[in-house]
This record gives sequence, C-alpha cells and structure tokens, in this order.
Amino acid sequence: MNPPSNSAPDDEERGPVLGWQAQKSASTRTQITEAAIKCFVEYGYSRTTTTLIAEKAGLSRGAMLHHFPSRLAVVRAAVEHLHSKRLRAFRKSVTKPSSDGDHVRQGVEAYWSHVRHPMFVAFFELAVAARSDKELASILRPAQEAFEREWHQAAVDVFPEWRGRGEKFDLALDLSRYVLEGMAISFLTHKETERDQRVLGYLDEKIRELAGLPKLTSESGRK
Amino acid sequence: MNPPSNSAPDDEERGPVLGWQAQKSASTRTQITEAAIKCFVEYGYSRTTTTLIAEKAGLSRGAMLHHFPSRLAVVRAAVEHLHSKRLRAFRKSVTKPSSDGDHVRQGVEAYWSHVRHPMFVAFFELAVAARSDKELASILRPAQEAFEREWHQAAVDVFPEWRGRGEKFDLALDLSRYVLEGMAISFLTHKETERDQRVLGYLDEKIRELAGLPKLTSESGRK
DNA sequence: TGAAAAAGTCAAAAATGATTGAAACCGGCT
DNA sequence: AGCCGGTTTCAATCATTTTTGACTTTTTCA
Repeated sequence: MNPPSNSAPDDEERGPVLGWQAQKSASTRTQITEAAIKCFVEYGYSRTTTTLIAEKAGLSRGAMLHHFPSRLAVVRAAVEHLHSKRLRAFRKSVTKPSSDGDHVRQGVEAYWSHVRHPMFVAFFELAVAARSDKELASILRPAQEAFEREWHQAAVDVFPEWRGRGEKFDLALDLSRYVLEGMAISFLTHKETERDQRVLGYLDEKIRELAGLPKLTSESGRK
Repeated sequence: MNPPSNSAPDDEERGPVLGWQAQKSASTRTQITEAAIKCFVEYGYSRTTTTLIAEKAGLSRGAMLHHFPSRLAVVRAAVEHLHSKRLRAFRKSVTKPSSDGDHVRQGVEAYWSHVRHPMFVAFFELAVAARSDKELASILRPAQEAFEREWHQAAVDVFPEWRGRGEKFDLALDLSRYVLEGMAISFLTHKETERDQRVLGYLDEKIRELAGLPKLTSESGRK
C-alpha cells in the first residue's frame, strides 16, 4: 500500500501529531464503518453481515475482524461515525447563509434535504432495528438524543426573533419534524408526486403563520 | 385437541360449508399467522424465525412446516391475514357513527388510533424490511396499495360535502397521513408528551380550515 | 382402516468469532 | 547503509452456532 498518499474517503479527524504511517491506516477503520453504513442503506440492518461489510470495504473478513473484533463493534463505530457525519452535514446546511433571507424556507429546505439523504436512511434502519434490539438501542440512544438537542438548538438559532413565544414555536418544530420525516419515510417505498410539493409549500405557509411573519405573496411554486 | 370449540383467536373467514372438522383445523393456520404477526411486533421482521413462530403459536416446528412449507409461505399468509384484519378494523372505526357529528375529529382520531395499534407496527416492520427485500416487497405491495385505496375512499365517504374541491382535499389527506404516521413512527422509539396533543389539535384545526368548516370554539383540550 | 395433523430427526447452508500465519513497517543498532 | 526484533496490518482457515427445509414417524379423528 501507500500510506502517505492515501486514497481513502476524505473524512477522518486529522490528529495534529499522528505521525506513524501505521496509525494513519486508521483510515481503514473509517473505510470499514463507511462500508457498513452503505450496507445498512443497501441491504438493511439485519442483512448487513460481516462478510458483506468486508466485501464492500475491499478487505478480507479476517482483516476487518482485526480492527473490530466483533460485528457489534463495527456497528458501534458505524453509529458513532454516522452520527458525527450527520451532525456536521446538518450544521453546515443550517448555517449556510440563506440565499434570500427567507429563514422559514431555508430551515424547511435544509431538513427536507437532510431526511432525503442516504445518511437518514441508514439512521432510520438502525432506529427501526433498535426497536426490538435493546443492545442496539443502548448504542443508538445517545447519538439520537444528541442529534435532537442539536436540531432544537439549530431551530432556536435560525429564528432568534421567536424567543419567548414557546408554545407556538414548539408546535411549529414538532409539526415540521413529523411532516418531513413522515414524508421521507413514505418516500422510501412510494415515489414522490407533485402533490407532495404542495405539502411542503403548505408547511412553509403554516410555519410563517405560527411565527407571525407576513405571507409570501406569489411564490406558490417551490423548485 | 378439540376441533369443535376452538380456542383460537376470533377471525377466519367462516366458509359456509366447510364441514370436516379436519378442515376446521385450518384455524391452526390462523394461529400460526397471528403468531407470526406478534413476532414481527415483538422481535422485528428479520429476527422472526420459523422456530420462534412455531413456539409462539404453541406448535412444533415440524407441525408448522406441514401447513406452510417454507418461511416465506408463512410470511405470505401473515401479510394477507394482517391486511384483511387491518382493513376490517379501519373500516369499522371509520364507519362508526361519530359521537358528536364532528367528522374531522372522528377521522383524525380513527387514523390516529389505527397507527398506534400493534397491527400498524407489524405492517411497518414489513414495509421497512421490504425496502431492501424485493421478494417481500412484491408480496407486500398489493396489500399496501389496496389499503391506500381504501383509505382514500374512506376519506371521500367521511367528507361527502368536499366533492369537487380536489386540491385542498388531497392536501388535507396528505398532511394528515404524514403527520399521523410521522408521529406514530416517532413514538415507536420516543415517548409521547403533552406537546403532541397540541399537534393533533392543530391538525384538526387546519383540516377544518381547508374544508371551509367553522372553527371549533372552546375545545382546545383533546382527551 | 386410512388420511390428515402433529411431532421429531437430519443434513445443508450461512454467519460468527477465534486462531494461526504471512507481509509490511517502525525503531534501533552495528 | 544494512540487518534485526517487535509491532501492526492483512489474510486464511477452523469450529461453533443458528436457521432452514426435507424427511420420517407418531397421533388423532372421521
């Protein structure tokens, strides 16, 4: 292999002084966890076997079991990796300066594209499996709670003027979450239609209403 | 056993002339399918093994494989059984005369309690598994489509006065479906709070708005 | 008695984790 | 520079467990 120029996927916390080339090969670990996440999306949680992960990561199974001694260890690492990745992507899409100053639309759009991303599918697979797998649930819960805290905080940041009107604010948040996630989950098995664009537009409108913002005039058509 | 007085759960289409007691023991089949459904809810789809189903049904595995030669055959029967049961329960809850003539609330309440029923959990498990299991998907699709047709028809029946205002009608339907299912799915892993009652109340209100019905005066508190 | 239901037995396949072995790389040393 | 001990990555093999479905045997009624 060529430890210096590594062809592994981009992300991995570049430890400041992580000298050894050997240690650099911790990128193999991220390769494995990313392969696991891909498998969750492609085959579902339960059908993601160690064989499959190793295959998708381009390693022998034995090599993988060197890095992660058991299947659960891989899952644990994958959950962690997925969580931080998801959080980073979400933060980025939220803090991106809105093109037209329309906070509502930007917020809805941000979460809407988030729940349509494969990472959400992977997390969803894990969440469903965790419903009847207490061990997985205990692994997943911290990440899930952390993400939800972050989600709420992001909402507060996006709508600073909303401070104090707690009840309507929470309502708008809950509504958005349920509608967008409900739609996204529905789209896992159904295909999107033009009717769904109307739902998104309606959601925008109602959030504006709850926030006490003026109606948008003639902008019925979302992209 | 006692073929005449059978302690099996209630439902099974009572064929008019299904004389043989032997054939009556087709109730064993429903016992098996119901056990399978219970397993989906309790253990999830993938962990529902034939051993587990037989165990829950109170049969030996060999006996079960006499009725259903393969695991998939059980699943097929379970899907069919679940679908008809689900459909029946839904029809019943919708056609039940509304206590106070409030169609909107009755409709929302009907679907809300439906998606909180274990049957919905079972169907949900199947739907998620079907996402990455084409064989299961082909089994599930007809039932799913049939149920959705029925759902739409029920909505039309409940709101006969809404005929013609198609766009807002569809919007109200989509919104309700996404919100209620999104909430129900969220509750599979989270616990319900008082905030969620507000979402339900808000949904009621918005449907009334879309239908052009008068606002309910002082009935903010749902049961 | 005889046909169907129920039970029990068996082998094949798949997945897991443990063990063993090979190859590359590090530092240090003469 | 070049060799050596030790470590780390990677590969391969093995035994065990689980699940499945085919098969055979026993029981139960009409």
